[in-house]
Amino acid sequence: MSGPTRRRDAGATRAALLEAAAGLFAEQGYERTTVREVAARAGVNQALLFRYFGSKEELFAEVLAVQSDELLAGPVETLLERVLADLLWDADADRVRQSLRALLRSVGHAGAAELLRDRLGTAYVRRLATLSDAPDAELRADLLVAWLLGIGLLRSVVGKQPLAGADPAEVSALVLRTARHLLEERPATGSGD
Amino acid sequence: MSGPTRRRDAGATRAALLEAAAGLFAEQGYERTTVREVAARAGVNQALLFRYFGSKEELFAEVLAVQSDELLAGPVETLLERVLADLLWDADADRVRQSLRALLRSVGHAGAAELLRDRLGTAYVRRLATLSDAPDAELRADLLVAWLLGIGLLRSVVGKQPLAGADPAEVSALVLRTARHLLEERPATGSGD
DNA sequence: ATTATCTATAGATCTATAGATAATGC
DNA sequence: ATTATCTATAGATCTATAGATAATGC
Repeated sequence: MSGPTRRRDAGATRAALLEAAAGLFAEQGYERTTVREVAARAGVNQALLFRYFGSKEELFAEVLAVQSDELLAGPVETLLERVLADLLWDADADRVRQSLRALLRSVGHAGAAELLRDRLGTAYVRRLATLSDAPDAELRADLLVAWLLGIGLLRSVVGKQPLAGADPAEVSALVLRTARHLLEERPATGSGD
Repeated sequence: MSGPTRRRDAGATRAALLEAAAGLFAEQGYERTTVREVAARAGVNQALLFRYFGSKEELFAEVLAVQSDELLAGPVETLLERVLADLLWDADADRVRQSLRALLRSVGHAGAAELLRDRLGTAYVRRLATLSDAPDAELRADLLVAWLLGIGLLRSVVGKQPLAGADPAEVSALVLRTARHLLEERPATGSGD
């Protein structure tokens, strides 16, 4: 529909492959997606995928590299709210959301787990931990990230009802109230400095 | 080590395949595990896998079918505590825990998602929802199951620190306090019948 | 001339099956 | 005789590459 005679354009071809890959990885995960499928959806020859990305694994890494730096850049007080919005208002063609879903869907794969462990997860946890005064603030932030991960999986990948069909605003409010409690609550015995 | 000359025993062969499969699916997920690997670990010929299970997919389904009915059978008041214990005290050779990790690791795969959506998840949510008086009790229970799912993933599959190395008792206590709040808390405006 | 694109295929899988072999139970 | 086990292989993938072709820029 876009253009019957595509001009020769390395940049455009690369971008088309990246977009097709983001969509397919989000829909099927890393393992089930084949390089031929990606090339077919991008409308380019399959050999070009290797020319521009080297391997399927590197293509995957590049898809996931679309990090949501925008979200992290905003004020930390509303970070959780913004992440939840991204998670609950369902994924359209938006690249950031697609890469998030690709991450969720492929979380069993080594590359996705590594990203979550060493980069993305850590970045969010650092920020979220500043919202808590507890000595185990980082642990609480980890638990919060785990919750976001689980919500995204159960809602978008698994499709569990009633969560999958629930009103995003309602879910968001409920999670935010509980999250505040998780971050701020202190156990009964208040000893020590 | 167990026996150099294995007797011909269909039941034992089936069981060996099932156990090997549970271990490998837990370690690598569904897609990355090959039927030859399973047969090799079980110490049996690869053709027998198909004789006794029909296909790799059916073998996977049977591994996941090891449901933790024991957990569900106990009192609902301590259900969450028991699930957390299973999740946090790390998985040994225990079959139930292995099947849980296989489920987590393969959650992107259709079979695992279906089980979680239609059977396992639903069973736990029904029970957990009885702990809440809120009109959206099932939604809250879904959110709780999402949290457990996320904790298991981030801890056991992703290996995120500090969560992965945290004291299970401490994590369990923190999650339980927050979960109680999630289930029992009501929004400020208390209108309606 | 440069380089984006395509053809053809290597080489390594992987699931699954048909049919042969051999250990058991009667 | 029955059936658990094994051999051999079909048939269908899948990732990746070498080298040919053809569209662009100078």
